[in-house]
Amino acid sequence: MTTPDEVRWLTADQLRAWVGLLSVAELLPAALDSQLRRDAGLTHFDYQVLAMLSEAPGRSLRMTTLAQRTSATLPRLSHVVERLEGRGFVVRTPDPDDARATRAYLAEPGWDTLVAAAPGHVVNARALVIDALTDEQVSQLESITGALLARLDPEDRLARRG
Amino acid sequence: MTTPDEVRWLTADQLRAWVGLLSVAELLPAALDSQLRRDAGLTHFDYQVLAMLSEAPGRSLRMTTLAQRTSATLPRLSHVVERLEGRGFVVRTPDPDDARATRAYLAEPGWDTLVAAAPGHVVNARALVIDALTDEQVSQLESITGALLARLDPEDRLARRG
DNA sequence: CGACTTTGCTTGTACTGTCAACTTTTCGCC
DNA sequence: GGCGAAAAGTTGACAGTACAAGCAAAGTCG
Repeated sequence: MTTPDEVRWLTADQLRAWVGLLSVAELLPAALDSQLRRDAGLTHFDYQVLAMLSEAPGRSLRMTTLAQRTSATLPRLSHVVERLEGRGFVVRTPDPDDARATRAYLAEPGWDTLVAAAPGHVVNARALVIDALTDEQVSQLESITGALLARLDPEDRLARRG
Repeated sequence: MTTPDEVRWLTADQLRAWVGLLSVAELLPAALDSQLRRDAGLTHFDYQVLAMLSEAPGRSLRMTTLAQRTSATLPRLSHVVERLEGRGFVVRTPDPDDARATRAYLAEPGWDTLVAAAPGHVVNARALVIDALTDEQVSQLESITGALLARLDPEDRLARRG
């Protein structure tokens, strides 16, 4: 496990892109959290959990699947779902097919909250990201994030929808 | 403060780019934290603080300036610098020119820690991001993040380097 | 030149996320 | 079919962050 004598530092161009990406990765989640907490009483992660459940057949998913679709660790998801269940937004039941597994169901209050929050969230997503880019840049961004996720998530567990 | 009757939902292309960006924003900080904590005992945010100080004249910056350069809120920075000071990496002193302001200085142990951590961090940055992209994509990424930061950080407080 | 506002930072509390350990169920296999 | 290993979640302790409040110094202005 030796390290090379000479480090390949970043060029000026690479450094600008790197710093830009770090800043976006820092500021975007904060901006999304801020809007959703203010207008809907939800974390952005809460929103993603509810959204993924709402799109799933039977409005229900196994915890592991849900964790993959939200890019989250299982302990984190477990805690969040516990809180959402306490608010009546979600219900957890053991999976009949596999007694180890837990299925999370989107309850009616959770659905209503999501439906109420969605328009504002989309407006925010457009204002901060989509409408700030040209169609070409949106396409480039899709390619770039695809390449990055291949490194960040080698098993490619998430991203595969349906 | 009325909302439009019809929401402009995202197209399929836009949605893929959006989801990709969200995933990257979720996974990249976690991956950077993980490597730096394991190999250097530093948070990625700790690293950024030390790095910004190391590049500043006199290895010193005012807290507000440091907060801007690290995309952080002031309370967050204050807590982090408190811990770094406890470890002997940083020293805080009142600014002689403005008694309200605090200047943070990078101390020798902090410098040494940073120098030891930098090569591994750059290797990681290349492995996860830079080397995953073509030169053209790096250039595109710089433009895209520039456009996004204009929305996320309208006052353009950060990003302007020394 | 004294009240008022603004700026710069710190502090305390509450919440969120992480990590390691643990329980329970299922799978692989001789 | 019984034993070891892996998988699925949960839990509890701890670290890190956000938010709101507070305090002190500096600027402003009648």
